[in-house]
Amino acid sequence: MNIFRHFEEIVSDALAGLQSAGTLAADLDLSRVAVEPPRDPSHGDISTNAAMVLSKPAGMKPRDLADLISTALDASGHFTDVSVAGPGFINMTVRDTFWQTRLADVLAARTSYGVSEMGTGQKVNVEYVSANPTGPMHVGHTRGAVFGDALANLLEKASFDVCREYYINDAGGQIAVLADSAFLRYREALGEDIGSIPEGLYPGDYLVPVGRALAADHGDALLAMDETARHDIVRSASVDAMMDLIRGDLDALGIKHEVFFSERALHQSGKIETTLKQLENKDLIYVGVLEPPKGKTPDDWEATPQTLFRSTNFGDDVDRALKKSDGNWTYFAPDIAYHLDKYERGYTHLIVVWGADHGGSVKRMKSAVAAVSEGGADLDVKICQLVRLMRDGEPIKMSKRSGTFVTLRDVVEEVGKDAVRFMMLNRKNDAPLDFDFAKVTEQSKDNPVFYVQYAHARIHSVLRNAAADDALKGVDIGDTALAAADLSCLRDEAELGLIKHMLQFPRMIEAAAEAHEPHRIAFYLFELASSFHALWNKGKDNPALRFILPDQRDATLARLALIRATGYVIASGLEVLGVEPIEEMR
RNA sequence: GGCCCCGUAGCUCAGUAGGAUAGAGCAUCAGAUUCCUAAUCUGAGGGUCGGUGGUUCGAAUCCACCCGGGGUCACCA
Repeated sequence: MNIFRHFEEIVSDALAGLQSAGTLAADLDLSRVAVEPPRDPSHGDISTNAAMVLSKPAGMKPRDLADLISTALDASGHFTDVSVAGPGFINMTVRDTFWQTRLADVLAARTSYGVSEMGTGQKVNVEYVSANPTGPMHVGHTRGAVFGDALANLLEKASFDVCREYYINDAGGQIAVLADSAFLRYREALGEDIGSIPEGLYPGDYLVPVGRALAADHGDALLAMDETARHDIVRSASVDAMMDLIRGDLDALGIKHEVFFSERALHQSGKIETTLKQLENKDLIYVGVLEPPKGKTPDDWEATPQTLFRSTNFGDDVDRALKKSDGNWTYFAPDIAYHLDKYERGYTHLIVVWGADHGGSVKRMKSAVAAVSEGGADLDVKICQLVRLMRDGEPIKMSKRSGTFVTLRDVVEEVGKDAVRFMMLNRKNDAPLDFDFAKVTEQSKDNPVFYVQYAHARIHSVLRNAAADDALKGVDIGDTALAAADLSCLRDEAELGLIKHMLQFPRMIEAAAEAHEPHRIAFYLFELASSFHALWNKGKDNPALRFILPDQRDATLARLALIRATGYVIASGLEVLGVEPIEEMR
């Protein structure tokens, strides 16, 4: 599917020929040989750095080696031109027919164009969102949610076996606060005047229905109940209710996790103890006293002995505490057990998506995964930087107190799922992002969401017009018929350029999946849309380049094939981003 | 003070398993509409890739040290 693989084979065949002829050593390391499209299209269609990379081990000057390789490539008969340029690049040109007929591949694959075998079904676990279930999701969670989901889509397109996972932090102190807050709402539901919500509890209205439901289910029975038993009931009901809220929020963004993993269940299973026992057996746990942080010592610092994990053995800066001073586990201890559990479920590639404020935990988590899997699993922590909400260029100030708090739902309802998703992916994950409500809904080139969707809609507009055109009455313009059209009609530079551009898509998928960087797809789609819009306008200047030519059926069918294929590539890319490819904009 | 991220055109940003003359959008200037959606397109100007060294055929990309911005720093998840 990735046509550059095809050319890689041709190049490696040529190199193998030189090896068997004795010109090149048989044990040459070919891993650095790249076969890529050159940056400048005037250099040709394909380029390789083989001569420069191999010149030293071959003991030859790059240009001399390039001449040899280039002769072999020329003899392969695949190219209309092979030339050596610059310091030793070998540039190859393929005949137009090659490119034209590749359109049939796209038309056959449709929106599955770009699917790569790269992942070979390897299991990848992507953990994202994992927001504490203490309320609805706020806008700060949005970027990580969209990023993780798009990354999962991307890896699926690259043939990884992906699990989307959510870690429910339902065991910590914040959950106790949630339960207390819900209990207050329960008393309120029973008719008690609870006054204003005390400091330290969650004041949000979203707990009112939780209180009512508890009252409906239990009457006033909870009031007389033993505190531990009551707390269990209230906590469990509250967490369930909050997770329902969160699932609803995620659903509005088009996100569905396959696994929701409960931290509380982890505590109850005894898995934490067994995991740490394993580490203890490897002498990776000890009781010791940490040095206070250099430069800035907290006021309440005490040099007390703690149960520590030897994360410094795995590259961390200091060893990390596993138990709090009250004897409970720190968040880190269950997290270690959780990651072991992922590994034991067969996931050797682990990805977690965190907010920027958790950047300090990356090394310890990687250390833990290395220790617990004995190097069998790799962990990639993707850090999403903050999003600055803007309105007409002015930052929106948020605070929970003043009620100017923006939820994820607010954003989705104002600008729509597609716009939110695309904009969140239109920046590298580790760079801060401005999100301007005005810009995101604007219908102009300023707004990449619109620009890409508009290209797709234009394509469908042409297809609708073609279907309704008298000159094409009774003519089959289905995908199979278009694939069989005389594609050699596509001779204009802009047409060939568009074809070559869309054929890069499988390469983009592989590169983006390899790097765990879905934003590359967003940028690619913007550029592909740009190629299409340019061709469209060329037809305005030169009517001979219009897509529908009533008196030239062959050329029309070829051009419909071209734009139909473009539409599939755009749709395939949008599928990765989780954005709808709309067919009409009015 | 330690660690992590960032620093590329006036602005917002792409571009890293090292590749040829560093790219887009916005903004500025000059153009294109009897025609499939001008919601678009074409062209121009604009750069010591934060700095200095190093590695090599070749560095925005890798290494070291600085400068500037942000995040984080036992027991909060």
